[in-house]
Amino acid sequence: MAVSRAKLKRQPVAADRTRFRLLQAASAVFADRGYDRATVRDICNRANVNVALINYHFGDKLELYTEVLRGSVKHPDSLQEVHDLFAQQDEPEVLLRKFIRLMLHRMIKRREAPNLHMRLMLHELARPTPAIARIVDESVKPLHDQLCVLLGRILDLPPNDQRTRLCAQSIIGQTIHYAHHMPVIGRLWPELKMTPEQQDMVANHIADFSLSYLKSSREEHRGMNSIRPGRRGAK
Amino acid sequence: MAVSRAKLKRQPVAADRTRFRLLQAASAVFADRGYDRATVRDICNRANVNVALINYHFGDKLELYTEVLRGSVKHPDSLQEVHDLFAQQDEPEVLLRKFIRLMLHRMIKRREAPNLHMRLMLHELARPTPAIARIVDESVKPLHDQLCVLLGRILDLPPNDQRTRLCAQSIIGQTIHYAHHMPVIGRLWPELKMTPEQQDMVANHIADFSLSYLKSSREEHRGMNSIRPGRRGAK
DNA sequence: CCTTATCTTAAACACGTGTTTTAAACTGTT
DNA sequence: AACAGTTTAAAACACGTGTTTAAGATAAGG
Repeated sequence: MAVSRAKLKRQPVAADRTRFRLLQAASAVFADRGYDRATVRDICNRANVNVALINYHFGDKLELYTEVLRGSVKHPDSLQEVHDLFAQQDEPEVLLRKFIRLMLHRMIKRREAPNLHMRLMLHELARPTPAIARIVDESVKPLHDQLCVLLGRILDLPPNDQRTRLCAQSIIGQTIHYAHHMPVIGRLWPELKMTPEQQDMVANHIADFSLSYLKSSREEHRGMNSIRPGRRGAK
Repeated sequence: MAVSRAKLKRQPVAADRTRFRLLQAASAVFADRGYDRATVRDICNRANVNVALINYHFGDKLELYTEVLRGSVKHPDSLQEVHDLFAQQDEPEVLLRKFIRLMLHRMIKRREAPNLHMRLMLHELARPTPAIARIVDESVKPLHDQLCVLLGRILDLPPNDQRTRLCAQSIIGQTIHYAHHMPVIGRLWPELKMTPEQQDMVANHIADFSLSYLKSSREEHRGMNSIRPGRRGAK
């Protein structure tokens, strides 16, 4: 088998090694600094590799970046946990609270290793590159749609209802706010150091804040629409 | 009178003109592109002025920028309306709704003229420069503090209570989300074109979404604390 | 061993950026 | 009108960026 692989891809034994190291280094640097602030020399130094090799192996910086994203989307590390979460059988309200908590944690702890995909995503949201379409379609949208399904269940509305979508944006907005504007928040509120306990506290607040509307809105809506509300989808 | 002015400031008659034009052009370009993406040549072209004059009149690009901010903070155009709003005597709930509506409108209509200060602020939040401290202390914090006072009145809590602050962040987060991530939101929800009507619709949603928690939290809090709640501060 | 294709290296290139230089033009004063 | 101080203009500079070049190193096949 090793022979047949060697036949299929003749040359790559050594080249694959540097390709791999470049991808690895590039992931780290792009996740850390974002596309525009990352430099090819940064990446090559970290990979212990000559500057010309990015262009030799990938064509140019942007293709290296999209290659990193492609790999990141295929193995979306921390994002996988989020999808796993939705597979659980908890009550929707409990699930939403867990979701908010997990997203907040993953967004805040920037420095740790396994958040590559999340950090790349956050940079894309803040400063979109030509790859924004892929990121949204393949990473953000699935997340968003699952959140809408969940909210639809709580609200007793279709996932694509206007009100459902607005609630999704409210929750996403509150959460992402802490990821993008922590320097400013910290200046407005110096006591907030975002220790793990404070992260939980914030996550619980966002959940409480949001569930208040979600629950009352459902009751109001059910009361108006029919006398025996029943479950949506049980036709 | 023209003579006395000429005596007080001897030389500046011509120089002031280009200084002024530079500040004006720089305001527009910085507001449009943010500090790092704005180029001195962009600014000078727009001012019809030689590239060297920025360094002659202001020292360097950063000092020109802080000068723009200084002027922007002194005459914070659109931000003034927000402060005026707080001076009104409406019920807190009504005031909050108006506040959210106004902030959202000012943040969204980026292209129009009188939003200089707001646009500069938004760029600072997204990509802080060394001037972030000034911006937060002199523009964001006053706004934030007034919002906390307002929320404190609704919640029947002190403005610096943890819960009050969390609510402020929830509202700011929801609102700013539409300013910073409209390209992404538009891709997730293509029907949302942010026409004036849709802006109002979103603003009202954010108000409803937030007031639901604020009101229920107040009642719960009042019920727990004392039998005759009364007004806070009337000791 | 020699040839060939592949990979790597050091250096240079092209370009955009903020900044500085140098001399010319302008302005007000005597 | 002549001078000194100030302002402007054109060009060049310094530097960081992504990219390319041309030659050398490495491995594989005949």
